[in-house]
Amino acid sequence: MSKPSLPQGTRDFNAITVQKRQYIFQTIRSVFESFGFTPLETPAMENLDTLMGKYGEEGDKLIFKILNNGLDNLQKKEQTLEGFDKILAGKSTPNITERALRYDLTIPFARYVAMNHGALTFPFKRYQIQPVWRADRPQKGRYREFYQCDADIVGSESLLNEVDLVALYVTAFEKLKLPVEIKINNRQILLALAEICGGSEKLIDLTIAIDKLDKIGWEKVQVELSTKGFTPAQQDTIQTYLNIKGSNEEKLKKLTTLLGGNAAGQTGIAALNYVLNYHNNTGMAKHLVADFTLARGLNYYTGLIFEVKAKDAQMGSIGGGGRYNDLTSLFGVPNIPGVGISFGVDRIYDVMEEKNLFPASVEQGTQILFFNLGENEAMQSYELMMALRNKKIACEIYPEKSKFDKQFKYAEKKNIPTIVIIGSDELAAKKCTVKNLNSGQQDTITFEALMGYQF
RNA sequence: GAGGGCGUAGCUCAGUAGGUUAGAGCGACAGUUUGUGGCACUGUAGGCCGUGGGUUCGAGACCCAUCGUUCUCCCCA
Repeated sequence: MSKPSLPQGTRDFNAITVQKRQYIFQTIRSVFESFGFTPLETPAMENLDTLMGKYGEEGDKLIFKILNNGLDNLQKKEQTLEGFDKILAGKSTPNITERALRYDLTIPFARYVAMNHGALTFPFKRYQIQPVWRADRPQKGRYREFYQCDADIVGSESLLNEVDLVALYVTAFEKLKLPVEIKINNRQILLALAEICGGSEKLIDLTIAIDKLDKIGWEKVQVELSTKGFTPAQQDTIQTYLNIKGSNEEKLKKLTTLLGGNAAGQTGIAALNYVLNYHNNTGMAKHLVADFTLARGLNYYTGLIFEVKAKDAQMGSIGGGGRYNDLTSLFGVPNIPGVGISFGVDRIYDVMEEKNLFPASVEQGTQILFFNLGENEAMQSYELMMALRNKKIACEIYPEKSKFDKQFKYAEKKNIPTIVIIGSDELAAKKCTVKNLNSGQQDTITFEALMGYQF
């Protein structure tokens, strides 16, 4: 047996880490619920064809596929070999794999809505907090198993939903005390740009190229545009588009001059204006940044799109989302528009850890340790301990009768602030000694007094 | 999918131009009058130097392969 190890890109979480993660989950969950979302859970695995083709070509490659059981059945040997030939040719086949691990929460949600649309009350608002898996190469801030926290609204086209989701982001990150910038753009604006630069079929090439502006700079983007067949004149237009700077208002003004003549451009700009103006009134606009280079990879977005970045942190986006106008039609149920956002808990954790943003209170464990100084003494301690537990005070008793030294050190290691000592003297006097390990102060008090003691 | 860095004790790392029995700090455990911890002191345990080949009289050091890990690109949360 070799040394035990973990699959690439996965992690164990120790006590403190879990407590900190729970703090993030609980914060986000409480915000979801206060905004009127109700929970949903879906299976870890989906049918492969539910997922394939929904995340683009790159996405398909990153889906973890589950090998079918029974491939060793010799009676099906021909079928299996045929299947492997297809796999070698880069295609998947139900002969080899027909299930896959969840890649995100949005598509399983769309599948759920498509299956249950008759029973749901629209607009339907659900939140979902579950792990997803991607066969990505792990690196900083990138894992193969990670959690997403999604909130989606389907069955409503109103921009008030987008407004509300922005408010949800702002509320959640304010509660976490994590300063963020919410980038906002509209696919319609990108579409408009594509239309005036060669046609809507160029949309994907265009967005992929301009999405890289931050990383590789304009000159390399220009090279990429050339290879994709954009004319010099079109490239100039794109450069003008990318050079739009200033406050959100100024940017939108400049953008209107450039794209206002295009129908998609008009609706795109109007939607952006609507959300920004709305949040001028709520005071949340200061967190919003109109960013026309924001594209987002997922093909199914059609309207406003969001991406959240932590301020002053070397980390990719910690959240994202947008409007998709017809996701359930992929599953045969048309005309259910939706909009949703996602929180990336693992990255939020990494940033908060780096910036030391977890409150000390999340690490609180046992509050009181009862010393074990003998069978009868322990029995008395146990009775008192159970009474305190009923008062919601976290207590434990040292399971073995051992030296003071050892029990003290146990309390220190576990960061337990208070100890209660019942030895033969105390037992005889029906009293106990309470000691605060931080101050070193100790009192000998009656059992009744212990029940009302301020720890 | 492409390319770099790194694998030595539980953890963080030393290990000099290849040379005898592999080192430190922290941690763990035990002890320094078994009813008062944190400090200090003493001691103990713990490593086929990631794995497999090769070069050499001799490899933890060099070469090749492999696995793991980490980072960048791609893409994404």
